[in-house]
Amino acid sequence: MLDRNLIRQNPDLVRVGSKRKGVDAPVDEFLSIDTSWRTATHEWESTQAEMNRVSKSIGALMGQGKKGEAEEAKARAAELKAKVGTQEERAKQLEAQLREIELRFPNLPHESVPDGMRPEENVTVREWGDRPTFAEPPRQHFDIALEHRLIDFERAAKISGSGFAVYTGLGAKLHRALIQFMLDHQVQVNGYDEVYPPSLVLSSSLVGTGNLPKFEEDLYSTKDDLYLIPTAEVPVTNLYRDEIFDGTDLPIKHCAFTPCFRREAGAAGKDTRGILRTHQFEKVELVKYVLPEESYNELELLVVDAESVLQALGLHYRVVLLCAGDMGEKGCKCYDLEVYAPGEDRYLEVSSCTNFEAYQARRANIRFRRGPGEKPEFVHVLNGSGLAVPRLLVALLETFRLSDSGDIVIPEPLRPYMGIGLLTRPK
RNA sequence: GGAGGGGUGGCAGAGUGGUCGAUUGCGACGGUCUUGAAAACCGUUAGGGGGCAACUCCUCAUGGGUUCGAAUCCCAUCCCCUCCGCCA
Repeated sequence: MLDRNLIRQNPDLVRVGSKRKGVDAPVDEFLSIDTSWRTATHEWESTQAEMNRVSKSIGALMGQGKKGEAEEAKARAAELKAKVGTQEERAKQLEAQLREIELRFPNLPHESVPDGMRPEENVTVREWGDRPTFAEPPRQHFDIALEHRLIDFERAAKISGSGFAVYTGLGAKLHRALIQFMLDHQVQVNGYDEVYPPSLVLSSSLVGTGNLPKFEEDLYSTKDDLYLIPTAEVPVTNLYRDEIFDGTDLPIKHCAFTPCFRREAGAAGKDTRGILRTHQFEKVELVKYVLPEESYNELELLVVDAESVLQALGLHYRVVLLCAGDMGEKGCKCYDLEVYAPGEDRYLEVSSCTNFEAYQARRANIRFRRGPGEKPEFVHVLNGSGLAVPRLLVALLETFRLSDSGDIVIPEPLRPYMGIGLLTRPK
């Protein structure tokens, strides 16, 4: 959702920004309905004001015992009531139209975001580390996982169907170690406050983050009005729905570990082997609520916080600034972190760090006050993964498997959690 | 699951059909007094929509209804608390 005043006062800005995202925003339609709605609302409220006045006078007249006059006023009020009814209906209908139109507006890309529609037009802003080299062609993660008995794909399919993994033995432990390490790292090194939210949320929470009504087919639902979360962004962003922060408390930074559930309805046949794309995966998420004037600076810091995990693990990666047409509808500016997976010989997205500005805050009604007596303003909300576990695991297995022995070296920061420094290949 | 009780402003807590968007207390903010502070005293203090503005409309959990008029009456839904049962 955009600020209505922005569309009214600066329609061209909205047209141009939307076009950069490849969306033909209904600006003219909005402006026309908006004008009608405001006129209708004004008429409706005027009649209502008169009715309220008459109603109030009845009470006074009754009090003074002027029964006759009170009866006259009652008749007058009844007339006005009928008028209010039709005017209200028209105003409400126009407002509903306006809301429907409003939801078709994408968030506008920031000026620093490059033009483009396709992934190839994204811009790599920096790389870290070197591509690892191997004596023999590096193996792919599902082979390594089988070799070390870290993941049982067959039994996963038996119990849950395709697109799931059962982590076994040291695989399960490594999975858990990554989560523990990332949480501790974000809390202790980067100063995030940990929360553990529910994995089932009401539909109203999904509307707050913009997943509903548009992306219903991506979500798992239940018989109740509860949905499985596609990302911790949903419960964590909604923590403060309808609340007003004290401006001096900002920024507020949360990290959260949750499982994430996605139907991947549009991705059938893509990345079907292994754990590159599964219906359930685990992730540590970072969410920040910040002052509007700080949000772009905070975005850079968010990226650095997410990157620091990859650096600590010693994994080669790149930071990609997404072009306007590839970042999705909700964001203003988005950096992807892509870790290099040698066996796949490609870069895997393990984090999307996005500044939504006030887009989500407006939908979820999350505000702050600069000082006593000041009007509440919408906060800017940012989030990014820090990081997604399965793809990180892929990069880790493929990067640290020694060609000669087949053993896997555990990166130093994970050793306290694993209790060992090397996964030796079972015979 | 059964039986009761309840959801009002930052918090506490009045208000059972008519100047109630709401008495009061606490907190917060501003001021007087003071060298400074405390105390005392005075004042301010919900959110949102529309309008350049005057102003106006909506909101007392949510959605309907009754009425000229609803925080107040009726219906439904949600949430919270207490007791009993059940399960950990």
